[in-house]
Amino acid sequence: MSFMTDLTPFKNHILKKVPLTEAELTEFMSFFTPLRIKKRQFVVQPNFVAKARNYVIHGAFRGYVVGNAGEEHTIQFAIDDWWISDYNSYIFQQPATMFVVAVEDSWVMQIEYEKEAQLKALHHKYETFFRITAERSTASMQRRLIANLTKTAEERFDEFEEKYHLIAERMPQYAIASYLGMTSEYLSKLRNKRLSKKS
Amino acid sequence: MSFMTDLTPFKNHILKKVPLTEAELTEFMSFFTPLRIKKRQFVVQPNFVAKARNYVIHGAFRGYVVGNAGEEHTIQFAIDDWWISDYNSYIFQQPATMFVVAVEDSWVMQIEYEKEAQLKALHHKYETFFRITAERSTASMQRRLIANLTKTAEERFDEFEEKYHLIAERMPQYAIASYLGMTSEYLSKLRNKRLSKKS
DNA sequence: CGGATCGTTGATCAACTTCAACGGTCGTGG
DNA sequence: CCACGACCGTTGAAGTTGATCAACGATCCG
Repeated sequence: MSFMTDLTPFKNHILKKVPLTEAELTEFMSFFTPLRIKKRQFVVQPNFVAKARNYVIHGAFRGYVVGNAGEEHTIQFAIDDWWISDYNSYIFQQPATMFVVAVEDSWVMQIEYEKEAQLKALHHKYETFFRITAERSTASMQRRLIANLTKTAEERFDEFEEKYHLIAERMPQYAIASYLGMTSEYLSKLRNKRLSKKS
Repeated sequence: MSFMTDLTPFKNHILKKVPLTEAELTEFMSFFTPLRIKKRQFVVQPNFVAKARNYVIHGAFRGYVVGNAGEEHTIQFAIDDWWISDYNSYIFQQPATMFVVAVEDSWVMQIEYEKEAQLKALHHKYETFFRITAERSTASMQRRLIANLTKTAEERFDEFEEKYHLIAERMPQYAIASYLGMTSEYLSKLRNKRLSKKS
């Protein structure tokens, strides 16, 4: 059983961002709840406030919004060692617009908004951890925004396969297509074109 | 002269996020340099590290990247009371991909990376300020990403005019078009269609 | 006054979508 | 354990959104 919730990756994830003593690390982690999420289970749903932020120990998640015509648009993926939630909902504690669903049976470390607030207040270094987390997520969103604005569907697809093949392998194609802002039919055609080129 | 660098909006901006005493506020602000930036002057350029983050006292800025074919893609706007920089460059202190240019003669409060690091270390509350800033900018990027993925060019245009008409009034149309991910010709046609509809 | 810059307009074009149909696979209930 | 249905990826034909190209007029600024 213990191998399913091996917390060393989580510890390393924290220590990479901010140097904590053993005691501090223990205290920090005590604010999180390890949680098993089964495939197809939702951790965030539209119109409900995202009460928690989730660090994926292992497993896979997908965050998406549903458009007027019922189409899904993937906003975030998360696999082992990534965070996921509806940040706009979580940060402002307002109703979510996103679904976040487990794509595989997963384990997460979950922290609730109130707990996180306490944690941030408790120690300057704990606050620093969340500051760094937020800064990096701003930077990565900026990179994605730039990619979406400057590249064609085909270029985005190539870039994604190259950078995130670990994710590509674990997610359905329609999810990747909607993440890249195209239909799954078109992605399928691109992929096919690619295969024939790769002599 | 003093009216040109009236700092009360900046003070309020800080106090809205984190409660500081008069003395703390003074200390906090002492890490910033008020700077006059003339129209068409650049504060960030590709291949140079974005050394600073800029709070706009008054004026207007535009951040954009240049694509392979020479097209400009606007990533950020900033007018009075907004922050601007190339965050991916600034946060990681790596070469920028963006230009950030003054669209009007402007005044900014500028803080350099090293100074900001000192400030964050100096006091828990100062760190909190930057944490909140980063969190909100993550949330707003998420909202923009969702808008780009879920809405048509026309819907994005409508939404922009409604939410950011203050910006729309001060920026050239081609900048807005590229922010919304369309050509300026197409934006012009949308705008025209709109005028004839508004019986 | 003259040149550069910006927005506009129309004609043509390409990227990507939509719709429809099909085959494979997976998981679930009988 | 089999059979059925749901879901997923694929393929092709036709349709649309938005891009490209080119030309023009207005405005601003030096």
